[in-house]
Amino acid sequence: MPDPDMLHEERLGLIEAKLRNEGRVFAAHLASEFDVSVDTIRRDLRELAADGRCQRVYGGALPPAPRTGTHQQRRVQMPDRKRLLAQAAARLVEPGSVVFIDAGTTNLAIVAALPPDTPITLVTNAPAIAAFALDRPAWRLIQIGGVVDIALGAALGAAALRDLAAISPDLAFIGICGFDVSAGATAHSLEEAEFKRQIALRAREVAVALTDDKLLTQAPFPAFAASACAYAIFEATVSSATIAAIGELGVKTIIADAH
Amino acid sequence: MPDPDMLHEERLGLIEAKLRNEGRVFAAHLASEFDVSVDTIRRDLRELAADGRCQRVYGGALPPAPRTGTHQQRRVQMPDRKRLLAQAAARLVEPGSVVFIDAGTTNLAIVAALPPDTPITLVTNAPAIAAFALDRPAWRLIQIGGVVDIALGAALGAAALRDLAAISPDLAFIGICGFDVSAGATAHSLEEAEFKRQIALRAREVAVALTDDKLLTQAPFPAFAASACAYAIFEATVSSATIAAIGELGVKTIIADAH
DNA sequence: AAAGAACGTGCAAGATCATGCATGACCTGT
DNA sequence: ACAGGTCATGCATGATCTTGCACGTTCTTT
Repeated sequence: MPDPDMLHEERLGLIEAKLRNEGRVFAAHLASEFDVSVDTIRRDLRELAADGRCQRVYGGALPPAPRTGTHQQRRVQMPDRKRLLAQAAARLVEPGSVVFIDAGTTNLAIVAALPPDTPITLVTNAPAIAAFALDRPAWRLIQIGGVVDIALGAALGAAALRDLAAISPDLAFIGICGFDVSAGATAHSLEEAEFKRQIALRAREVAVALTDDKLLTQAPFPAFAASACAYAIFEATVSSATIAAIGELGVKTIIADAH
Repeated sequence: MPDPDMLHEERLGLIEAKLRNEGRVFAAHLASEFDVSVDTIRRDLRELAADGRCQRVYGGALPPAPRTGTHQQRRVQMPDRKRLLAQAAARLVEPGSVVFIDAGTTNLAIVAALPPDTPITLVTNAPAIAAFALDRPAWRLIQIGGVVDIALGAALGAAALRDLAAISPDLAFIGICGFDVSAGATAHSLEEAEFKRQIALRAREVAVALTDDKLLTQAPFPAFAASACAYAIFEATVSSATIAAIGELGVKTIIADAH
């Protein structure tokens, strides 16, 4: 459908939005969609790139290159398998629900995979997750305050627990350091374990996310019983023995590559 | 339908409403709709843009850009002048002190200019600022929780005020929407003003940061008396009249380019 | 290595813009 | 009532912007 009436800046904004939603744009496709010449689209993309609003490539454009800081770096160059896993995990989230998301690279991939325009209420104690949500005007964002463990990238401690007490999420993605067949999900520190235990108690459903296949971990602090979680998300390939063991713990769904 | 009798302000309001409803307006369409010349419409749009009620673009206007989107800070390169200004502001921070930093592009530049290896305790209600601090292992980070205003990029409201009550910073960098010679520093919303007022009360010293030279602003909610702040930081060039006026308010130090 | 697609640049036409000036309506103080 | 000032508006003018087309260059693919 041709659009003879469109403001220049408006088109720039639409291109940027399309770029955000689809992850890439083609110059030729944009030209036919907006009913302008390819030259105009090229100029638009050049202008956006000059403002840092996109990254110009041969044939079209990509989302803006990540800032040099370490914490937002993994957005563009995410392995396909990890992205697919995150998309599967993101499908657990229903529109309009209240979702808690913990710190961690797996959780960051999950929040990146959530549909940007469907309204949800995101609750998090991780600044990196919260900063990510700032690009999503359709979401509500509730931040858990407190002293932030820099290494962990998450607020913990008494203040965080107090903030948490006001929240009852529909679904909580909790990053864990490992599974222990007897103790359940485990963490590396007492404060971390206590926080995860509280959020698991308050959430209607719990999904745990691990980077590796660590069923028999040595992390010393049990956070909550493994049977409390409905979903387990493994970033790495897991053995069928692990899947069987987790299944016996009462976990409903396991999202992972099995081999 | 020709409208021979229409007040100027009335037309402005109608244009603004149409802009809200349709997301864009064309100068030519407005001219025929209100039966005035395109020049008049252009003047109207210019006036609206000057008040921040719309964003003027070639051919018409768009809704006002989200206020000081901190997260839209995708511009990789920071203007030299802005960087120098931020460095000057960062020198206000003493090693080991507790520093509150508000949301805003100016504040983001300031936190980026802080020496990465000198230990400080950073307190913030802005996820973008907090995410930045994650790259600084030498710092302590305390996050203020609460419901985050996405457009503003900062946690506000009751929960944020409660978290704030536990903190007494040595120095607070507070982003403000404008100065008013009688009311002091001002903000765009009541919640925003209340938060800034509280942090200004609790801090030993206050530094306010503005993007523009807006001494006589129309932002309706006074946050705190201008004399309460020891430092004023202007991202843009300010007139010597502004500097003189602020000096009379009792502000100790003014960091800006004067002309 | 060659073909084709994509790219950047220069150029011209048309639209849009800022500015200055003139006109008429309205307000204000004598 | 009258004179002077203020304001919104319309028109003219020259500058600026956007867009499509042409041409030569660069990149990708076969």
